[in-house]
Amino acid sequence: MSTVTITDVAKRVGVSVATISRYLSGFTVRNQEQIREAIIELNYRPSAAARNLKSGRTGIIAIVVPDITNPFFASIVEGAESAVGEDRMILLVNTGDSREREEKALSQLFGRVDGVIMAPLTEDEQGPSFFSQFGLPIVFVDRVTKDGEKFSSVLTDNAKGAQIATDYLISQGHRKVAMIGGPCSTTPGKKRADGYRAALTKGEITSSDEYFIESDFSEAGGYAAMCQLLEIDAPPTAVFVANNLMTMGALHALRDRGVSIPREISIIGFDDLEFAELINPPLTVIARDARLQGSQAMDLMIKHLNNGGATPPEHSMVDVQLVERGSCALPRESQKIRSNKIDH
Amino acid sequence: MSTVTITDVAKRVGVSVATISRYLSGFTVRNQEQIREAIIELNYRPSAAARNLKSGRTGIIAIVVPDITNPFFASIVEGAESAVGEDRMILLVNTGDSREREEKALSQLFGRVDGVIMAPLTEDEQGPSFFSQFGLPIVFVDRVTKDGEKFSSVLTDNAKGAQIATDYLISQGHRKVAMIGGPCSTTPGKKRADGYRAALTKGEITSSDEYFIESDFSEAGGYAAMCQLLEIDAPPTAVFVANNLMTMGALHALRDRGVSIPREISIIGFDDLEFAELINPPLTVIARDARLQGSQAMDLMIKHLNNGGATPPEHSMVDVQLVERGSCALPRESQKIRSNKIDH
DNA sequence: AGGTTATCTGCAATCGTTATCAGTAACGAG
DNA sequence: CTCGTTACTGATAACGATTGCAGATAACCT
Repeated sequence: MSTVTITDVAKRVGVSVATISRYLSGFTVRNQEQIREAIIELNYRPSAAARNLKSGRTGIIAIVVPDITNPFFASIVEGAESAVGEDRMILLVNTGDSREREEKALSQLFGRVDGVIMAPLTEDEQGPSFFSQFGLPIVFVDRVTKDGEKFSSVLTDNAKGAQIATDYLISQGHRKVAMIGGPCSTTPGKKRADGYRAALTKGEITSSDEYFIESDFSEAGGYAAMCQLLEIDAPPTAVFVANNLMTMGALHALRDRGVSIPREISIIGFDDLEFAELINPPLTVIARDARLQGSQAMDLMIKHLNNGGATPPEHSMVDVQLVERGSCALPRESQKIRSNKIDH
Repeated sequence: MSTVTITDVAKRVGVSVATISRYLSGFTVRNQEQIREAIIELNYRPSAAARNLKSGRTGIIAIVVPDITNPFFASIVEGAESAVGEDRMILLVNTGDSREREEKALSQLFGRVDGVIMAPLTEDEQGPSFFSQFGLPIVFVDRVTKDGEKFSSVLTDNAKGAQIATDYLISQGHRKVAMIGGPCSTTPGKKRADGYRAALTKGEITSSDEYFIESDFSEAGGYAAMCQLLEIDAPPTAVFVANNLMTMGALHALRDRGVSIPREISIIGFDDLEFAELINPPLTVIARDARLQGSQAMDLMIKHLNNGGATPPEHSMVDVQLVERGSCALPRESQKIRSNKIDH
């Protein structure tokens, strides 16, 4: 009923509270056995709040993501969870893509957690140095902010991934290669657009502005973007979609319009999906290890914390890789030309 | 640098700490304006730890799930997050289906959080009344433990859902209806098996034991179970798969073996999947609102907390519904018979 | 035996906040 | 002029643990 404190245990055993405290901290004290028993009998649990107050640390690490239902972020969280260790726990904040919630949550976090692992919403945060003056260790994952170099980060090689994807489409003979991108205010949004453009330049393709659509990383956004692409006079023969949710939206759009993949249009996504093999045709994607990103971020944080916050920022980069399945093929024109040749 | 406390603010303004405290609690005090300014200038943030120590509450609610990468639990968490309100936060614990981690986490939670929303691993927990003596408000979601009636819960009508699914298959003419179930030590695992059996009985089908496989709610488990079903001498013509992950595994297995859905076998899953419409054929499922379950659980918890923990346990049930898509059809035999008739 | 460690002990201060309590000033009513 | 009411204020004691300090005990050596 009433909360049992360290004093109760001390009284029970007949020693001072200091002794109990020391026992709990692992020192060797005299009546170890009786103390252990008393703790169990009384069902004593040290008060986390009191400990925090004295020690200044909470044993909790926050992880802030825009959307936990996005499998990519769920995997990041899981990876972080797996690396958190025995004596720490994770506080999850889901900002729901709302800047307001992100800001509020961050201010609430202060004093409650020892550090923050976060995927910020956008690169240009409120103040010039909002995070710098935040006063808590931060590790950025997947995305950084403007002054992100000051903090550790675990990113993916977004530009490389986008370039590989676009190269791949071009190498199959596509010239009308479109991209459905994320917000260019975010790290992945910007870098993936860069990679796409670099590949086009390398392939000596003068890209039409119509072929690049800046969307919002959401399924609805992907749907709308794909619809928009299909209405262009000379619609693209291949599309690189810059994240998993938008890919799902794009696939829905194509399905609704009865457009056949890859016969009429080739699709390559960024981020693997668990069901990528199950859809028809199986989806070709740029994949990376989100779980690894999460665990690396946590490792960095723990290292920093254990060093008393005296480590310089470290930047880690997770590799990407092309997973060829069945959603990309020769462009329709080439197919026609070929069949024409055969006909003759 | 150094932490700024309420005392610093008090000194700055020239009032006592009590006044600052009152200001922070929303009382009207004399030098409101100067206090506000001082707080901003000094960048003062009240210490959560000290507050916890005094008030005994943390403003944090834990949510404990077996696997955050399971979209169902991700949605539950998101739902809970959405209902948590301004002045509270969520602490996420991912037990990774490990009883050990669940137990350890729970004990660590004490004193750190005001309440726990949880989906327990199994119904038969360690002690006879482990949760009863836990000392923290609990709301069970999706699953309960043995002494679950003592706590609030938000469940789905698992038996009904399973029965609808099985009825549906039977109504299409299937007699050899198998089920890939979850562990019967869990609430959903048991109830869904009950519903399946009830439907068979109602349909006057004597079920073969071979047709019911108790698996583990994992994708690998679903894969293995489906393989096992396919190797039976008289393989089922229809399978009800009791959760989303196992459904994915089962679909993978069928794909790998080249079994065609629904021509050779009909499949119905429990829990909708975001990509259910994208696969070929689109997957027929029993759907329910996981997000709603999460938010209801949070509502129950907050209600309980705001009433000073004096509310009796409430039990809420979220409805299920059949979503017909394309993965179920007449059994193969019927198809053959029909075509035979036509031939004659 | 006397001295020197080594080891353990209890006391009490401390962490930052809130709740209690007694107190003061202003004001109007009688 | 006194009294009661209203509306605030400051000092101080908690909340439950940790830790520096000084004292106590035992062990060990010469």
